Amino acid sequence: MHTQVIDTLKKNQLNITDSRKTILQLFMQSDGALAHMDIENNTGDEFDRVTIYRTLQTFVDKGIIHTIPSADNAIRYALCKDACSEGHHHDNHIHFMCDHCSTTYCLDHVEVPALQLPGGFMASRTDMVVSGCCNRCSK
Amino acid sequence: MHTQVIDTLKKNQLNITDSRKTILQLFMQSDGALAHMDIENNTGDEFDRVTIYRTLQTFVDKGIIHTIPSADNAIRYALCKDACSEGHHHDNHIHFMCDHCSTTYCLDHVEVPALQLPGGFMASRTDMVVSGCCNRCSK
DNA sequence: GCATTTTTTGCAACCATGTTGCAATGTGGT
DNA sequence: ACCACATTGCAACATGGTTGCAAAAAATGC
Repeated sequence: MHTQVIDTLKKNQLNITDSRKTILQLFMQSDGALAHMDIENNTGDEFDRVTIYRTLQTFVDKGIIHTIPSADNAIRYALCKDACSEGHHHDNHIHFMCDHCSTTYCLDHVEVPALQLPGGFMASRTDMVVSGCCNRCSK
Repeated sequence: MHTQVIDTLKKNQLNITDSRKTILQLFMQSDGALAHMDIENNTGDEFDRVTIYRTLQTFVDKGIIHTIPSADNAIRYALCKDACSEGHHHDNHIHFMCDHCSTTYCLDHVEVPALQLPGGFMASRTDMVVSGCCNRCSK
């Protein structure tokens, strides 16, 4: 598991630093998406707030994680699939945010349906966020 | 046009105040969605920042406007269709945000496709935001 | 029209999220 | 071990949004 973290960083030509190792590991251990706060809570005061923001931004730039918009005004991040690379995301799956436990899931197997947009509109990115009750909370 | 503002406020059992009249009129004149900033810019310092936030919240609660999530960390608002009422939104249309001019459109005629969610997941709300180049900017 | 009750506003203060500049420190390559 | 460069931490700032409370403005009753 630990080697996978190093591998991913090297594959993306990133220097190996404590914060990148720790934060990337957090993503690999988590099944859902993480907001900045989740990371800060999980690392204590090991890293500065700013370092976390910059590390997340670096990962997004490299295509390691992608952002998930939300109505509650806090950007969440989740690991990209292998198909993503620098400057080119392929995260056309939908996201699910649970109203009860606030966990955000990437529903990798639910494809975003194709849309017929009005004339003149050209889509470059589609975000689909479904909220409701997740499979753990509905039991 | 002005009577329509008053009508809408009365229909929702809201007192008629300057801020509500002015802000609601702004929405009716605008074709796209408005963020808090847009409203503040359009009203100068006629109203306090807090008043605008509270007026927007009131309108959302009454089902007059609905929120649009976005990745840039600023909630946008747009007029609801007639079908919306207090505590019960029917805004299952798609939103389009232009990368160039930042205008946010409600594409009322593009329905959100039905989804097949994994077992145990129950959707209560679906937000679909497409970004790209709008029909004005693509000319 | 005036007094009373209820709503709404404005102000100040606060919190959360995110960014920028710069000096100090750590990392990779030789 | 050294050097060049990348990264971190700190302070400060910017924006988006909320809360408590007193003052002002509506609606209500008379």
